[in-house]
Amino acid sequence: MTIKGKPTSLDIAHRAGVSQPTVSRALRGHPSVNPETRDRILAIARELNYKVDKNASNLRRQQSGTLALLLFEDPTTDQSHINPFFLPMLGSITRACARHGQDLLISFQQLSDDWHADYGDSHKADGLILLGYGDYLAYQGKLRTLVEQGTQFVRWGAVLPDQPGISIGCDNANGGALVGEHLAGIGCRRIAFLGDASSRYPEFLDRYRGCEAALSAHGLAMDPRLQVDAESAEGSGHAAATELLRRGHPFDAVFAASDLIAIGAMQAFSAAGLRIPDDVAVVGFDDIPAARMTTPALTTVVQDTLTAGELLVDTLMHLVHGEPAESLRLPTTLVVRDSTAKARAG
Amino acid sequence: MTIKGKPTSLDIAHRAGVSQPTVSRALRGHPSVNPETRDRILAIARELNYKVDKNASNLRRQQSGTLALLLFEDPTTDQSHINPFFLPMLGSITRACARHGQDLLISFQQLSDDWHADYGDSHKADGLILLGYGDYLAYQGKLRTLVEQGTQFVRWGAVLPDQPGISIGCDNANGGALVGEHLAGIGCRRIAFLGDASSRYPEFLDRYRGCEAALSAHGLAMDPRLQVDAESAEGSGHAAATELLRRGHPFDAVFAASDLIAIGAMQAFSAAGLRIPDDVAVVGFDDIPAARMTTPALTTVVQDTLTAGELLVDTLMHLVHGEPAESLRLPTTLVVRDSTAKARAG
DNA sequence: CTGAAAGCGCTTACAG
DNA sequence: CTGAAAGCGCTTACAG
Repeated sequence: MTIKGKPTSLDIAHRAGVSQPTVSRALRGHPSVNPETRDRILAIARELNYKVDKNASNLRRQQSGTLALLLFEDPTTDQSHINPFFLPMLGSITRACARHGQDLLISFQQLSDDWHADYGDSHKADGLILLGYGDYLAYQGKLRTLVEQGTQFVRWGAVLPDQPGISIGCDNANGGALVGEHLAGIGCRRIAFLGDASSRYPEFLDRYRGCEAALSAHGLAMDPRLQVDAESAEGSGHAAATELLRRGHPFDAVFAASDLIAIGAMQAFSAAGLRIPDDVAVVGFDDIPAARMTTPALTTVVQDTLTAGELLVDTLMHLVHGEPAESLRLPTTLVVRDSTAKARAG
Repeated sequence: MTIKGKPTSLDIAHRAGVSQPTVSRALRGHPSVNPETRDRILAIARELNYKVDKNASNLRRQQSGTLALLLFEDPTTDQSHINPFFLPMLGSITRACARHGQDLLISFQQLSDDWHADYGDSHKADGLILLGYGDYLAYQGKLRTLVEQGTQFVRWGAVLPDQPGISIGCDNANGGALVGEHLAGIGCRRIAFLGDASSRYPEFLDRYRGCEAALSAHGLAMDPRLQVDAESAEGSGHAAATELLRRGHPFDAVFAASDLIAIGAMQAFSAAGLRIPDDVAVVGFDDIPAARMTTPALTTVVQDTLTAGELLVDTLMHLVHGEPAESLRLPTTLVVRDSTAKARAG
């Protein structure tokens, strides 16, 4: 009996009176092992609290049994301000990994870091899940490198034509359309957009265009003078709203590209003496927990983060196993709260 | 030249015209390697984009270079409602791990799961970080098992005498005292406590006792009839506040054991027609982002989650390296907002 | 300063 | 159904 250290398959083999490979087979449920032998081995393994050494197993099998989650932090915020939107997704990703028998490595990264060549090459992970906002143009090049290296990955974000790799995202255009419909329906006519609606932020751009399309069905249009760039952060939303006010063009509603932007904007509007929703209706995107807490509570677009997490992992596992997989858009829904509770005029 | 597959140290050795062990030494910066040889090897490694195979390295060195973070979910909430309090801590933990050259495995667990015997034994992680609330009495037994197994771990939570293992926590008693001081100072006399102030929730108990001690210095006392059990969740806070109102004993302030409890309670009070802070002052604990968003904004106790994350990792690394380490309490501060903005009467 | 040798604990053909 | 053998890619004494 080995006194010190973890038991190995050889320890079990000695006790069971079989060879070490037989122990390995029994433990992995190989069908060729005699049922009685197998039961004896399993009993001993349980008794010794034996666990297969992952490093040895992975080395031999040339795989890791591990996925890596890379969460990109907004480089503009110095503190660790991960968008709370990702928290439930994180939960469903970890659960999905457990279901697939995969371990999950996690790492917070700056988009500028040299993250793209690390996990795959060192055999630490079989596949990558990429989460987080950031300038897509900067992102894209690294995604291409990943594809060239043969690294398996899935990304949360906009589903775009000709994009490198596979991504899962919500149907941003439809989400934007829901917002446009709603705002037009309550009689809003001049709708401002707070968010960088360019190809640097394809998700925001899709939301913008979706809203635009819905408005045009009502004979309305987005006014470029009412669009102010913003990244997904409260401070950025506050600044954008302030800029919008400074411009002096009239508006009766604001579609913020994310809840964090909306929250910052609401603070700026309140400070400026504007009443929400009477002077300006406000809509966000994401339905983070704080959206319920604001005064008034924020109307916003809900993304199914729980399904999203599962889908990210399921899709990545397909890729890892060499099976076909494709990008996917998840449906969105609008949740109407008091920030757009105007008397219906349209 | 190997066409397919990742390059190995042997590939580099061939190209550099040295033996494979020399490559290994050069890569790890072993001082005995000739500087010119080393530079040549490093250049080739970079060129081939070589990364040490973690599985092989870990197997040989009998360690993993990995820490595991176990986040306990509240079993009472069916969804993935991780307390947002832990998000910034998660960020600082991942950064601290990166600084120590450790990978971080993450897993969301039920306290009831059989988590305690998995990571160490399978060599997946050298040490464990345990986060999350839960019934300490149930927890304690598993911690003891961990200690018996020789598993290295640190826990975020109350620092208790005779506890199994090491924990890092905030100074809950002092945090409670700050609340007691403040409430007494603004003239509150009957202070309710929402939270399970028992040895099942030692953090809450410490907060309760700290508040009690501060009050007694003002000739005041906590009234057991004004204490209602609650776990750290909005729904639980709402229910506790409702129960408090049902009891019918007068109170002029509520100390909620966490912000989530406070937020739920505020909703219940507002629904019941109570004005905050005029009819009842409310204080929380944690300073989650939503605490700023409530109306009125919530006075609460700030824990230094960023330092906490670093300390958890630093302490665990000491343990992993066989160095001495000890439990630690971090200072707390009170941030006063409008939920206690009464005209000063005391 | 460098190389030959051993071995970490598994898994997987290959025989029998 | 089972065992002997090889080998995954490293690191680390041990010689020289």
